[in-house]
Amino acid sequence: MKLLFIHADRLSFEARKPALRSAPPLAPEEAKGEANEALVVFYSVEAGDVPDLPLVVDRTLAEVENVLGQVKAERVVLYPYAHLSQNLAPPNEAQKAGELLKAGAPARLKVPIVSAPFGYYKAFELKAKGHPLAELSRSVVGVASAGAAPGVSLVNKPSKGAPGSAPPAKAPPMQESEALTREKKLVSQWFVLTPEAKLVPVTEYDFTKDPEFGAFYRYETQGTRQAGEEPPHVRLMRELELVDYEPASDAGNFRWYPKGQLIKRLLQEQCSEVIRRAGGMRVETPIMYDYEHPALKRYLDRFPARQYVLRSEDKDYFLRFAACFGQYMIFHDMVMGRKDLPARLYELTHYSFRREQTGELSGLRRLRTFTMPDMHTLVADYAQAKHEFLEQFQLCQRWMADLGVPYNAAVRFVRGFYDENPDFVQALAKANGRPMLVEMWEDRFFYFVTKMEFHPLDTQGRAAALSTVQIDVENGERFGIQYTDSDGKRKHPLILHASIPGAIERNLYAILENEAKKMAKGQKGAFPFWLSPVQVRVLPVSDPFVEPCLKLASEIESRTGARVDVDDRDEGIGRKIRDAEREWVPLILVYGEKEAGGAKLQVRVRDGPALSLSAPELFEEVGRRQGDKPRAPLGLPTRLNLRPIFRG
RNA sequence: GCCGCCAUAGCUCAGUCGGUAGAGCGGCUGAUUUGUAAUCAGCAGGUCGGGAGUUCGAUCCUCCCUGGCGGCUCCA
Repeated sequence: MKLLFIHADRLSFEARKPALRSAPPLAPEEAKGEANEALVVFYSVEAGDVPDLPLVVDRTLAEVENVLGQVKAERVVLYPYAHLSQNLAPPNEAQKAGELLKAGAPARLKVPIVSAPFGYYKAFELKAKGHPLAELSRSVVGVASAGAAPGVSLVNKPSKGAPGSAPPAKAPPMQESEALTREKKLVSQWFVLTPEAKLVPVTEYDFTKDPEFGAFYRYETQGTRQAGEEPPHVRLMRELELVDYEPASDAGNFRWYPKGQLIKRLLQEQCSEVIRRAGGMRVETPIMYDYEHPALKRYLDRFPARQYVLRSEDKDYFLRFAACFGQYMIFHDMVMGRKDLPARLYELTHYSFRREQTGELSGLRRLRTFTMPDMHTLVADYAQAKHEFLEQFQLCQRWMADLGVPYNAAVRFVRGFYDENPDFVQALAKANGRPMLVEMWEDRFFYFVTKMEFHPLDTQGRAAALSTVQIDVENGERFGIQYTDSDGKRKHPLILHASIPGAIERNLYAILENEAKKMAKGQKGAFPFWLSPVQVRVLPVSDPFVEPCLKLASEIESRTGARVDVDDRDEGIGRKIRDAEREWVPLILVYGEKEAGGAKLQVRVRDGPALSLSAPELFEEVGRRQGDKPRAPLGLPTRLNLRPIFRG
């Protein structure tokens, strides 16, 4: 059986005249038909199907069911279409198959079924949707003709450009990998893993105890139902002069103003420091790679991402979507023994590139160009992999705490790995300390056997992965990475993939969305102190105090390393306070005659009551808030009066 | 990538039933020297996102493009 699926906005057909002498006569209502929001299934019954007709029909319905589950069409049209095969079954057999399909479809598919008549020349009009699943073809065979691998096989990738739709896109080569299509067929089961390592099917879990967790589960499995608005972080990122769109670039490529760039840099430095302390060896690898490199070609087929393509002379390169490949190439050439493992390579990839579909891009949540701290850890065996995984899991937990953003944890398992490693599952459940969403795959479709993610929920109940750690069982061998074990034999290591923070830009998205949630509840938005672009602002009450304020600012700066500025504009104090609050400055000092005369400093504290502090007490307070986090200068004029505005 | 909506001053937006435009904020100048969320006045800012079409005439109507948002799809 050959199948062609079209997810259609609209289909109408009309039988014109019989194509076969055996064609059954048609009632007028059978001759014409139309359907909106339909999954149109064109089918050709083939000679090889005849011995196993019921089985082939059953498998066909399974395929239709599978595709229907993914595209969520409202009805199915069964459309006999002989032109899909060179090797057709005899018409009477094909007709029989059609009857069987029609008979079995309603119960199996649970949506209205429309059937086009068999054995007639038909005129039809079709408007196909353009999403990647809208057009698929499949081939289904029975036992007799299947040989060693019976069942369903995927024949080709979704095609671009359909009858009646726009002309084919200028698709760069390999835009859609085999892994992408593969992923679309993936079926999984969902559970909750309790801190006591009990695995509860989601259908039996009481999500009412934890609404955030329930919202996360619903989002992961069903997507959001809420009427969406522009995500609030977009307004905030612009109002706070952090990040903005850049219309002169491609979609999903942003400009970063000084304050935003500072936050980004601090996140990067903190991440790199965390990883350095954890033993990561920092490297740098190229951002573009040769499509034709043999190792790479195979790898691309396993990685579900769309790439930017760069044409140079007569060669095509793609821009990296992660640091994996570059680090594998380094690992490949390294000389390692058992004692050298775990071996960790780390790169802060600014940038990684993924040509996400335009409709998927949304503010800082999903970009086409992003900064991804990427660490790969070679380990000798599963014992080491599990130990290292748990260590990195804890690094992720600490990262999220530093960010101050709540999250939900998800972990994905291949069934075999889950069953064979109860110790690991238990340790992970305990380390997480809260219920954790589990996706269980019966078979391994990807390169990893397990993978964890931390997902903050945004204002609209959408989840986005930040931290992630994975155990890769495939690429050590694929890339010929080897170490010499203590028995003198050369072996392929397992590889852990980790991004402790996830994409840096997405961290800012998570912070801003979380603050927007707070603001909606009437609380003040704020950055963690270490990420505040301006940490302390000094407000002179009037002109004569500008000089002493500048002096105080530079003293705070030299004593604490904090970023301090002075609002020396010709404005009233009320206005200066208002502006400082609107910029989320955590500590605001008003400085006038009293302070100049030696009185204690009046400190307006964003997240608490005002303080009255001496200068040394202030230094201590600032130092306490800063902790051991990275410091960096603001990189803007200290005096607000001399500071340009990047966005009105 | 598909469907829908949107694009007017640096920003947020109003407006023109088709006759080339306004406000607030911000900026500049001047006055003001201020004690915990907006000091006052004056001035300067616009090919009404880009291209094509219809029209005597298009910011307004139509089509295409670009960018944004929402939904779908997607999301190691």
